[in-house]
Amino acid sequence: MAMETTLEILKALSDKNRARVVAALRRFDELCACQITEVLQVKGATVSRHMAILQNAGLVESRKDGRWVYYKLRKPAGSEPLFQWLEKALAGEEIEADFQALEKIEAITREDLCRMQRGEDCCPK
Amino acid sequence: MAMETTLEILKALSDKNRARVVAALRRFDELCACQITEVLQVKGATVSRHMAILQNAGLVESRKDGRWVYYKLRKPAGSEPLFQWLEKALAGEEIEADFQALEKIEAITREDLCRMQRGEDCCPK
DNA sequence: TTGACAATTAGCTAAATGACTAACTATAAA
DNA sequence: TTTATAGTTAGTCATTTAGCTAATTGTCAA
Repeated sequence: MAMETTLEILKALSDKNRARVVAALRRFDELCACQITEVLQVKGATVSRHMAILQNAGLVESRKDGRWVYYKLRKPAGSEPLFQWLEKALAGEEIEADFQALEKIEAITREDLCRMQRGEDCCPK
Repeated sequence: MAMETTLEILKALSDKNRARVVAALRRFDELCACQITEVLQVKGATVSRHMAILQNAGLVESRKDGRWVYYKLRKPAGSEPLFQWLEKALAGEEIEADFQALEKIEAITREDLCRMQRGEDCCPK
């Protein structure tokens, strides 16, 4: 692997929000943009940019399904040791809180989640 | 390990010059500041700042010997997988060139190297 | 004890980065 | 076919970062 590729991977992982996404995708396999927006508590545009950086680094792949986009991990060859270290190294209260938040988020349908995100505080809370 | 610590490690490694230093220290065990200055071809003050960042991340330790400071790797618990991945992932022409440069640098005494660095183009070239 | 000097620290500048809002694209529903 | 909407892209701003030079610190040698 070229040095630049490696540095791109390290840069991609060295942002807190992106690291949280990677940890989340390791646990939850596949998440849509709106779910990630909900965990990170940042604007959709920000999530979009973070996901683009992870994709450019080759760490994530996306799949479009209607209006939704789903993301999952895509481990470059030989990167498993890195991910295993990362998982252990990131483990802690903060990641655990993300996981718990995601449990709740997964219990909601995409439709209701998106409704909530645009401020219609009806349905499930 | 706390998330912040992990992110500090990733940030420390995601700079090209710092990654080169880590690769060099994995191969050459111990290097002094002036030798690192010579490989990276940046000012001593810059090397000093990079080494401080690596030390704060817990990746490097230093030893003072008279006017010289020597650095070596200091692997945090459980980080061996990370270093092994990193070594493979960084391998390539650029790192190889650094290694060759370091072979030559190691063949020179510290005194002559420092003399060269302050512009006295006498002695070995 | 004074001068030389390797390394660090302080202060500066230019470039990179992450967040936001607003504009745009595409898909689905009315 | 018009409207609503999930996600992306463009543009702005504040913060961080890597490099430099200059000043400081600590150690050795005259």
